[in-house]
Amino acid sequence: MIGTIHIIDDEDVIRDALSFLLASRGLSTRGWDSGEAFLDALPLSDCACIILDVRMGGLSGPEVFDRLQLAGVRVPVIFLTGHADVPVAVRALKAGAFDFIEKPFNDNQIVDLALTAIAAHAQDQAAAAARQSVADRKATLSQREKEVMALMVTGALNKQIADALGIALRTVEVHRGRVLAKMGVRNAIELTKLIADGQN
Amino acid sequence: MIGTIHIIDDEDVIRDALSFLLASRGLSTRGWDSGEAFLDALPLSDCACIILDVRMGGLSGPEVFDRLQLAGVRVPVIFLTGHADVPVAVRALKAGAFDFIEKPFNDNQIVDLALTAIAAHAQDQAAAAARQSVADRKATLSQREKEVMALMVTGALNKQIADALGIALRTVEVHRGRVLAKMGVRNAIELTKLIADGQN
DNA sequence: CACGCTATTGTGGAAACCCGCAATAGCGGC
DNA sequence: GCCGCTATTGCGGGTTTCCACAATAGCGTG
Repeated sequence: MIGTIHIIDDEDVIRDALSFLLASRGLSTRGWDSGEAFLDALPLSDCACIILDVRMGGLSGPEVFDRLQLAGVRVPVIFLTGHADVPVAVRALKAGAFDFIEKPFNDNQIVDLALTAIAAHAQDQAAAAARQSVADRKATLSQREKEVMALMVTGALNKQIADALGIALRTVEVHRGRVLAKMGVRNAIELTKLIADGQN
Repeated sequence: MIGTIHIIDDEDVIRDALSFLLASRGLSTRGWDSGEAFLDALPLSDCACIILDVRMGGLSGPEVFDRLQLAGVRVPVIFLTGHADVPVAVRALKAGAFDFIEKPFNDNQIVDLALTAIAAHAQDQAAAAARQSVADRKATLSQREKEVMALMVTGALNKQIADALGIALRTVEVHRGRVLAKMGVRNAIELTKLIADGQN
């Protein structure tokens, strides 16, 4: 199960052509005849990639894209346009679009693009899952434990942490042990790498 | 000294207009009438930003850009084009161009763009300098010290490092101390962050 | 108020870490 | 052969970490 490609275009011909093309290469697709329809259907758990027409009745492609960003949807978006419009393309790409191609499109090109987009999404998902896992474990920490952890990853000694927090050395040791246990790591170095990765 | 904006365009009018505009805002500029001339002049220590025309006699803008990438030049490039060409714009941006704008350009827009490009370059430079600094210090490590460091950042105990390398515990301790000293950090956690950052 | 949960602290000891002092050994260069 | 650099190891001792056992205190629930 690698996810579905959602095709948003108000022209039936384009949607059907794309669906047929991608389906013939073994990809799962689903069409939407307007940005509003797609946005209303969110959240979509199977969404691995979006092919989005720029010029549509109702919301335009870029407008849909903006709303996706605001909604926190992190899926590769391939824009499709029938009109040479460099500023729109530039703005879309700088805003994080996966690609921007002109109609008529080359069949193999768009299939390749969809495949690489799905691959990129899979990587994103894996990274997001890892981050989420870390965030989940972090959420099980008490306030004090978080404070101690924050100082641990700076390389501070237990004694320095104790002074900084105004608590006894022994207490820091207890918290430290609990932090390591809850975060599922063996030592402060693994913890540091776990937290540092999350920042990126 | 914030660096010079290099303007590469085979049309004197454009070069002069841009130079005048940017100079009037207090920016330092230098013009080149062909990609070849600019590439021949490399390396240029003052280069903070490049404004590059797409269509020129001789090497095209994208061709110049490719050679810059190959040469390892990491400077923001703002493409300038007189012809609406979406595929070229898309390719340039995906290859890492800073921006891609159409002529005739808006004066304030291009000044702002140049300023943000220079700011981005300054940040890149700072990050690159930091990475270089780490790399330099790393280069002063002996082979053994590098091996020990590699195991240190995994969170391994000295005893485990000793077993892995087939040397005595005391020897590991000596190497460990030297690694920390040469890398300019106080403990293994700071070292880990230093190395992990470098990877990104 | 008793009970459960968490935070806090102490004691004491095993294990690990850090480091100065000292010594042996190999290797390349003058 | 002497010198400089690196690798290696041992000894001794101070510092830090980790943890089991034990105890006190506050807070919310029933």
